[in-house]
Amino acid sequence: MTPVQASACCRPIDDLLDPELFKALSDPTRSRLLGCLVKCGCACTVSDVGECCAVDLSVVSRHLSLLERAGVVQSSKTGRTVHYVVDYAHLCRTMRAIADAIEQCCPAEQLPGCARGCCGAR
Amino acid sequence: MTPVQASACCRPIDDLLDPELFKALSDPTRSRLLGCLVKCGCACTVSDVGECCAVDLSVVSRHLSLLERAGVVQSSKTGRTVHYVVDYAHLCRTMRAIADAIEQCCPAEQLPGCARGCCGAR
DNA sequence: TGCGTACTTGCACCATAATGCAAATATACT
DNA sequence: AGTATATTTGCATTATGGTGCAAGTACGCA
Repeated sequence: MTPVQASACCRPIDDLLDPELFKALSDPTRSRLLGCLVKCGCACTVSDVGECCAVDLSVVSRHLSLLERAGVVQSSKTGRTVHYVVDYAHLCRTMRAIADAIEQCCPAEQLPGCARGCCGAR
Repeated sequence: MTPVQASACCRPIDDLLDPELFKALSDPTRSRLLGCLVKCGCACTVSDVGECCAVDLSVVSRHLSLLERAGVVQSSKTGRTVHYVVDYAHLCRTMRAIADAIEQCCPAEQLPGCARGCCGAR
């Protein structure tokens, strides 16, 4: 593998393994809120989503806005209510991109002795 | 959508949105260590992986064992050295499974008025 | 048996983040 | 204008987690 090839196949990894996205999904309460939102399959208000968790509404509000900053959900305000929707397309695209990048960077068979040294890692 | 269909398409979501996995990927140092391991493309010792980060070796050790508990990497001990490898297959499978589950649970078009009520979630 | 290497664990410290309550903001309704 | 509802923000508290150092363990080697 030439340096050019290596750089082409491995560069995306660092961008895709974005800690911010995973951090957004790493909290149990947020995970539950997101699951609720996913299963609902439509735009839900903050209060609606809050019903699936035994936490204060202010906590729900903060979690949802954090999920939005991470690009997992989108919000739209109509009047005094805020509706949240899962950004399905973005989420699916990202998950698949990670899988693709890892596969492209790392073939199924392990090379012996770290002979590859892709991207100058190591 | 019948309850049976809903339950079939949505049940996997809760399991797949496992906070433990995402927590493992949510720390910048761990992300970097994993990226290093991915790009290396072969089994690396703890010391080797540690060279890509300016943290104490004990920190590297802890991070790698955490990644292993999360199912992201696998370790094998030979003598006094421990080799870590990325569990590419598992990682890719999980990422794609999440994308698949979300897509199956939630069609591209939003249903109006929360008429769906999939899985009893609001 | 003694020493060096590879890694792990205990511990203390510090930073970050989750939470609930109360207050503030924004908007609708009368 | 005044009141009720939906959400957000400030603040204090608490919990969680990352880090380094030092000590401990496990193993290889002479």
